[in-house]
Amino acid sequence: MLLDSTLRASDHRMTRPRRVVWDVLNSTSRHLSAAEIVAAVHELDPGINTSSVYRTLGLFASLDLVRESRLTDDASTWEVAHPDDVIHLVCSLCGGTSHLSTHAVDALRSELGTGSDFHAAGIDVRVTGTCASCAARLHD
Amino acid sequence: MLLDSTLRASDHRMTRPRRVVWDVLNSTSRHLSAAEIVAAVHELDPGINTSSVYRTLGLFASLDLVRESRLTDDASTWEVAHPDDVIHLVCSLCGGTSHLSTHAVDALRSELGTGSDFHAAGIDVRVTGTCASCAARLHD
DNA sequence: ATCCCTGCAAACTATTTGCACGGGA
DNA sequence: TCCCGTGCAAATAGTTTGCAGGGAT
Repeated sequence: MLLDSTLRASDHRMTRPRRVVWDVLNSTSRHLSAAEIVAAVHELDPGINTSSVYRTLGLFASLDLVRESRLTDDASTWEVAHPDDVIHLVCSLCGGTSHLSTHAVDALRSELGTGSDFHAAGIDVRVTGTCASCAARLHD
Repeated sequence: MLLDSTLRASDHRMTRPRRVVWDVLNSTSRHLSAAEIVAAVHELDPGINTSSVYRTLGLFASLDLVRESRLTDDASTWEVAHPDDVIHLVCSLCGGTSHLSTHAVDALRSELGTGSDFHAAGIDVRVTGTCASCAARLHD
């Protein structure tokens, strides 16, 4: 629905690749790599081409439907756009990513607002470290 | 000097590529892409190979001498490691990057410390937006 | 009927790796 | 002397692009 209306509003057509990629992205709250998205897309429709997935992700990003992150040294990951500022917690052991909202981001935003040197649009916080389950595993 | 002692301490040899890459990185406070580093290195010594530059950057990063950032959609950028947490301000118009330290990062760090779900090691903040000079140019 | 979007394949860019030689300790 | 680090060239991974036909509006 959101997809349909957003596409219409921006003079884009609703097509099968776009529908399927959208469904895949909305089927999880995880960050997905392009390769994972392609795999999941192929499970639903093996006929959809990899380059269409990339083009679709690019389009969705330009429409602010999804958000691209380069959290690790590897490939980009994608997730359905989250309206609020969000902190990414990236575990260096398992590679898992989770979200966190704190008012530290709001605090930062207002600190930035006081200076006139830079107009902030988006704030992206990545915290690297170890998640609880990996930490627990280390203690065994 | 820092380079020399750090290499020694970690059982690595001081070589020409390492010296030259180090000099290049220390000749600026900007973020440099691998390509820029290679170009600057070649100006000092055209015989140094690109792969040696990559290997050197990887080594320096593992020794915490330099810091790799993936601030844009393009290639990684590198800078001499900064001891404190730092916020990157990335202008989406000119691509320029500047630094900023605020206590918002400290605030975030303590907020994270209160929860036990995640142990934070590094905090990386990227703010996208428009820098003062690009904003000024837009008003002409 | 129009022309946007797609599948396909090839191109491209940034980065990594295998190997044999040479220089630093 | 020993073997780590290098230059070289080829390989790799992720992503992008040109093109001609098919489908959405």
